[in-house]
Amino acid sequence: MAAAADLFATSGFAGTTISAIRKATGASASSIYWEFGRKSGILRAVLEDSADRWLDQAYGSYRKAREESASSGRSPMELSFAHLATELTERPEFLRLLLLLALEQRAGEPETLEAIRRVRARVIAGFARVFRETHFVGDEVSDEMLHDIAVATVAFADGAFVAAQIDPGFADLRRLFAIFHLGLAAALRVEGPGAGPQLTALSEGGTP
Amino acid sequence: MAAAADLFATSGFAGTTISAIRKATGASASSIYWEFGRKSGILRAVLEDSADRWLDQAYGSYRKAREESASSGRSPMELSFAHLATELTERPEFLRLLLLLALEQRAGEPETLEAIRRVRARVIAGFARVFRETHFVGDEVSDEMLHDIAVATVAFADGAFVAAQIDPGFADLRRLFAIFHLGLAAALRVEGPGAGPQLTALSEGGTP
DNA sequence: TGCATCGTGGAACGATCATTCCAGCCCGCA
DNA sequence: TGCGGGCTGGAATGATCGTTCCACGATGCA
Repeated sequence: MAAAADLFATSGFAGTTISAIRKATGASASSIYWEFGRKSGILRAVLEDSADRWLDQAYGSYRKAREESASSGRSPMELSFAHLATELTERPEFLRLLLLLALEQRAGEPETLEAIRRVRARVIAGFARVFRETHFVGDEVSDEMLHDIAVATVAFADGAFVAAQIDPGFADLRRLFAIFHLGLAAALRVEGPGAGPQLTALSEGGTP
Repeated sequence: MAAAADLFATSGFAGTTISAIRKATGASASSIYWEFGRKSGILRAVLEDSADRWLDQAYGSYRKAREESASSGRSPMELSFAHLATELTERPEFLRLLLLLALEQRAGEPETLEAIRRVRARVIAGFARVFRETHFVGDEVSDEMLHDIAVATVAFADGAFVAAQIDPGFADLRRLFAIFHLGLAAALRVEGPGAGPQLTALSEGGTP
């Protein structure tokens, strides 16, 4: 199943053939169809399985970052970003799968996109919670603004990940995340309550 | 050819069939093969053509932003980001094509990835130049740091674009870009010369 | 040992894939 | 009017696609 995930993550849904999965796993076609019904069934199973695994892993490395933070003196968010960067560099399969499927319309079934949305929503909510827990954003920041910051963080993470996939030598994930962390911290420091009006004005009238 | 670009951008290379291109364009298979030689030749032609067109368009809308800025009083970068967001929302085909092909290994030929790298490098260099021209970043910012900021900007743009593709109702590009602009401006204001040491230390020892 | 049940290997299905072939069209030059 | 090269429509190529079928080994229960 990890092999199938790899194939989908590098070739997309249309580009992954049953015979390729056969070769990678050693299973025969009838076994695959007995288990998953049809090709999109394989994708669905792979997606659910690896999403659960990845979210668990990500949350685990966040808790580790909190512990390290207590002993090392570095901020929890800085360590969390570093861990996330390392994780995405060493095991890029899952996010690669997610983004590739997101861009590839007609990948499997309509519900594929829905599954991707669910994973993203959980990650965004997770970031928002972590930002508060670590007091990376203060209490004066509204929930709505916190949500926006989390969405922007996920967007940056996705984009930086793609950059690293396109040219690993050119874009280093750890460095990009560190820059983002510095910038975000600086922005939060300089804005604070004062930025509230700006952002809320944006949210009310800014999107024609 | 625009039709072929659309197909590649929504279905990927493997998912786009010659017969789909035939149906979309009305051309017959032999005409296509007379013109492009093989399937990857179509992709190459589409990529070159739409990249040129897109870069021209993007540069044009930047110049328009500069003009508007003089009369409206809003900053050129704010307007440029807004224009870029509008452009990407209304004509997402090109960036979609680029990102999808970037993630889809074995898309065409090895040189496909190289072409994508070239386009990205031009966009990053363009951002860096524009940041200076508009005095969005001051002269005290080193070239290296400017480059990093441009890379981060492109990464954010890509990620925000993907978010909008996944769920247009959930992530609005204009809003995300406006938030990024606010944050980046705030970060530059609070950092300035003082941030130099932080970032340069990062670039020397921060990437194990 | 007999039997039902679960899962597999391998061959086979029609559909569709990328690609080729060729007879003929259009059209500028004589 | 004749003619040669650029281009097209349509049929045909073998390969490969996703999927099905069926006979057969393993395995648990009586």
